Amino acid sequence: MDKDISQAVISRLPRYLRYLGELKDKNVERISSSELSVLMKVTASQIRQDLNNFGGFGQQGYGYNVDYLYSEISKILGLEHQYNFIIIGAGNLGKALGGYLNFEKRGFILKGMFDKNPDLIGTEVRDVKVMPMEELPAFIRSNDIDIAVLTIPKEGAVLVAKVLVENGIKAIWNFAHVDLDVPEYVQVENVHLSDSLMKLSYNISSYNENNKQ
Amino acid sequence: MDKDISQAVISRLPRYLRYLGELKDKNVERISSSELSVLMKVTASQIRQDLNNFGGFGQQGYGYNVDYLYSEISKILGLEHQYNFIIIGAGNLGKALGGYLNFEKRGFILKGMFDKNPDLIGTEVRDVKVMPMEELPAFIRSNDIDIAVLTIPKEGAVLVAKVLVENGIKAIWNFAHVDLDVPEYVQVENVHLSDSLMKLSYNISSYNENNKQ
DNA sequence: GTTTCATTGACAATAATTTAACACAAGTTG
DNA sequence: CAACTTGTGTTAAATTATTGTCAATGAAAC
Repeated sequence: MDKDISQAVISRLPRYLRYLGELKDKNVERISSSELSVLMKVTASQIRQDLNNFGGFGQQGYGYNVDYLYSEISKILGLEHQYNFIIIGAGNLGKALGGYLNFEKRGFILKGMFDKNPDLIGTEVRDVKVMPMEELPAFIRSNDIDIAVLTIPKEGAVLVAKVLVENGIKAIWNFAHVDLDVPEYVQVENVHLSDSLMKLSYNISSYNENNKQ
Repeated sequence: MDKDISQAVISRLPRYLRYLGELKDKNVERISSSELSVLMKVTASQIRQDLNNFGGFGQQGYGYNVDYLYSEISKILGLEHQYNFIIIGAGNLGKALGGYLNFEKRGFILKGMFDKNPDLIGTEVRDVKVMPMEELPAFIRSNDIDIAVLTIPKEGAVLVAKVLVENGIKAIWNFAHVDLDVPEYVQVENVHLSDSLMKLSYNISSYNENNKQ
């Protein structure tokens, strides 16, 4: 029954969490919105407003308790759950994501990897074997998989996404350079790397344009 | 002398380019904002407004010429330049980005890779050898490097960024999970993968919250 | 040519987001 | 324990982004 929180706010939460984590590591006990605003280079107002979307975590005259706020934001982001995930596409990108241990710390458990390339099948990332695509549907059904990570070229992505959805996947982290068309109940988070690179390219040119003499 | 274009607009340009590229491949000659709006699931108004930030590329009663619009957006994004880039961090992620051939098609030329791990030094990605970090400063200076891609853990990233900037790098594509503090003339584009994953996590939990019975 | 039709570019209206302002509860100090 | 300070939570204002509308204009039809 939460009222809708804008994606702009959601996008900022992980960054708050990151800074709070660093403060925790430094054994900082409390912090005010204005101190945090200096650290993070945002307005104190925005911090307060963002947090108040989810309830009051601070105390007048005291500020925010770092540990408490950290754990509340974790909860908001759903990081207290465990999620089982699989990776489709065992190329370098798939392997990089599969090998990234910090995901496990956050409760994202790699259960399987899949690829259509016979040379990759049987190879391992950590203790997880790469399986052939034929085994994908059965694997999803019998291993309680929550998230599928798509690290394959765009040509195959649309079809694979269809298979994923048919077999009950509810969330896709999509690195394929194509917009997936899935039912509304399936959550998709796109990471379009070349879009990001083009943005950088724009900012380089635009800076040069505005600063040439 | 361009007036400032908002990052929201810039972020949408690569997506326009992608759809226009697909239309080009299908030999579509012209398209109206309303046709494109259906394809892309945005409003026609937004398309026209976005494009008009940069000038009038269409024609009343005709629409937009696909080839022309494609090339104009390419120019806006600075994709008619060539950029030389290097990758710092030759792990799986670095190798994945280094091996991604589409970047080269867009004018991003991989000139070198660097890592501090002796086991990786000398290995190759395409025809580019991984070099030790000691050679980084001299290499940047003598090879006209525009962009550095940071695919190393956050611990080393801040220091490496400092070295990059000192040696003349003007743009950083940052995959390290930390905010870099660089002079304003250095363009930084962040790709924080775990932030993206947390956003997905939020959307899963939030969907479940709102739809449980 | 002239008329009709399609569709842009411009702008006004609306919506969303961010920043500022401030009342007041909670802490602190002498 | 009274006066003072801090800093949240909240409401209001400002800014920014998105959408809807329409006159102007060029393309197509005849």
